[in-house]
Amino acid sequence: MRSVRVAVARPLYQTYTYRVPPHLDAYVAPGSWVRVPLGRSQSFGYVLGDQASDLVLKDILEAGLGALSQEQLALCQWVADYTLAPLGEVLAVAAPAESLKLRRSKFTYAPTNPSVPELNVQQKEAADLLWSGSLVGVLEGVTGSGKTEVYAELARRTLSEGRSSLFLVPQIALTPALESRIARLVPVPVLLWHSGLSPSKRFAMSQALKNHSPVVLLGARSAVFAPIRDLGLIIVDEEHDPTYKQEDHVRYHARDVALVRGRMAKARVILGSATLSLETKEKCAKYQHAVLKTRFSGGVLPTVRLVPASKNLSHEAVLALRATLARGEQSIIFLNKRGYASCIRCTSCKYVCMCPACSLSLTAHKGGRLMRCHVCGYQAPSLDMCPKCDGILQCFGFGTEKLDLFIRDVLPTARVLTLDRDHATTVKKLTAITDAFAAHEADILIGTQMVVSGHDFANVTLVIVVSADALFYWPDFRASERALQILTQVAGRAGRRGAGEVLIQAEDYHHPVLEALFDERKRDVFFKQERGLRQALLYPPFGRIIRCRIEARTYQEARDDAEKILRCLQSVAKEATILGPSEAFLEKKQNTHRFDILLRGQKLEHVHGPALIARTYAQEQKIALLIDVDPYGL
DNA sequence: AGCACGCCGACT
DNA sequence: GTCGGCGTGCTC
Repeated sequence: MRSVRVAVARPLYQTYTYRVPPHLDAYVAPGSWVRVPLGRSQSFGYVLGDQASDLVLKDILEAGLGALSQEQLALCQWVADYTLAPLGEVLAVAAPAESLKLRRSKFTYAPTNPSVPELNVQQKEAADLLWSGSLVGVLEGVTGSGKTEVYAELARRTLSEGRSSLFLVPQIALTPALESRIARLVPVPVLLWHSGLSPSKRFAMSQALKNHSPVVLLGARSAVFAPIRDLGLIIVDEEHDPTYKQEDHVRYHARDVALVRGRMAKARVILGSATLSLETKEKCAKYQHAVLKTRFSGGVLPTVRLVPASKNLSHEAVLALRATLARGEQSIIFLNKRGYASCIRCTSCKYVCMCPACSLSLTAHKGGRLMRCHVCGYQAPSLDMCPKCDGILQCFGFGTEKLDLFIRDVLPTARVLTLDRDHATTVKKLTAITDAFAAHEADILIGTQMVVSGHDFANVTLVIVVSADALFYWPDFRASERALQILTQVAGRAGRRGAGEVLIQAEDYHHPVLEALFDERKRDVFFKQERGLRQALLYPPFGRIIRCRIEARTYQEARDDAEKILRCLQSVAKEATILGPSEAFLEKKQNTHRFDILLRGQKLEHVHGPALIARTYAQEQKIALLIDVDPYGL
């Protein structure tokens, strides 16, 4: 009887062989999905190909053709090899079980009629440049320069060749307006692909993608695996955005997967951003590189002004808000801390209320009556007095909630909205807030990271950054680069149709990031220095890093396990440098203690090999080891 | 990851 | 006596 090799959707680093019962013979081929017995239970899996075996084999229970195309299989194999994740789990990202079962599908698919706007000269030149030559291109365009129109032009050209386009954005929920914006620019329906899709919708859409062509698909990072036939173009918008990196399970970077998929499908890949990552900057020389220097709809880049840091809003900031309000214009205040106050501290012994499950201080909410952990979600009513010395507890620091109260106090006539994870709990609520602000139903929008990118509020002429310093001191070699990206993006929300002003409160006036923000020449210096630093330290894109994270229930156990992994790595890593073990950034997270060991090398194979051996060793020793190739947040 | 087995403590 | 805590072993 025929037998096949199956990758099961479980964290198992091997494939299994199953018999194909005669009645399923027609349904089993490479790329089929299967339901198979595994141990004492069953599992979902994917057929890789025929495989002979001497073992006593179990039978496949159920099967269906075409869960994955040849191209998807090859792409997932690459991702599994690169990220050191189990193949079956990667395949489950590309073709989740829920999307494969046959359902009654209702899916309307009708061509639309776009009224294509005329591109301006620089957009036309960019599109022409990106369309010619090498299949990989970089579109560098200042905020509001109209990159979307260039993307749409490339999508139209791709469609005229009869091929589909894939449009990746960092977070689909944050860009609800983008779909209709693109829909107006391309002559086919824009399909939305995201994790919130119901199984039946997802199935229907998969069918549409497999059967019809061409389309434009818009989605977040996992859409890079979508079953698109005849893919001719992949756009990675805001390519610098760290949300493209999946931080759990299969730790892939959608931008890197997009480049590989493009190569496999002979599709054009365009990386676009106003603030290119250093990784992409470095590759610009060998890609097509187009630049959009001026704003699209008559806007000029805003003037930026530094003001001294203040506990909350400086006098200058309040004056600027008042003036903007008086002119009937809108303001955005960026404060990267939600809740009321950042911590609750004893006034006499300085004890800080901590999360019982994480090594993190609790954030005050609800006017200080509630304390909440932003990592695990633990919450409790605030204590009345210090548990250590019975002293008086006091809120410290400034969150969006307290800022809202402050503004209501100093600008009583201003209408204020807040956009953070506490207010925008669902896509509906988020859209309600952004729509209301866009319709000028409020004068001031207080926001965290969520306001940073994508939004186009025409009437905003003032942007205030409450604390630039808060962005500088993250324990990550990308922290400076990231700070400059955030500040540039946030500043880009101002004056999209006319003049605008950005007011940045900072303590460290001469921080290189701030100098780079103001002065194009100093920006070049900044990037040269960052580049030099990474080159010297062998950080990406000049070297390769793998993070080995060891987890255990107690501190001591995590430490001991890390020591064992260290010894294992020392015995095998000949051409890599080993750093650590050291406590992870959040040493304790949800009652799990974590230690990190970094592998650093010139080439991928220098770090891949040792990591692979450590993975096997950890499995034997029953050590919980999480491997992250090209990690973020070091 | 699931799931069952097996070995210890505290309950009707 | 046994219910159930979670350590451990295995999955064609």
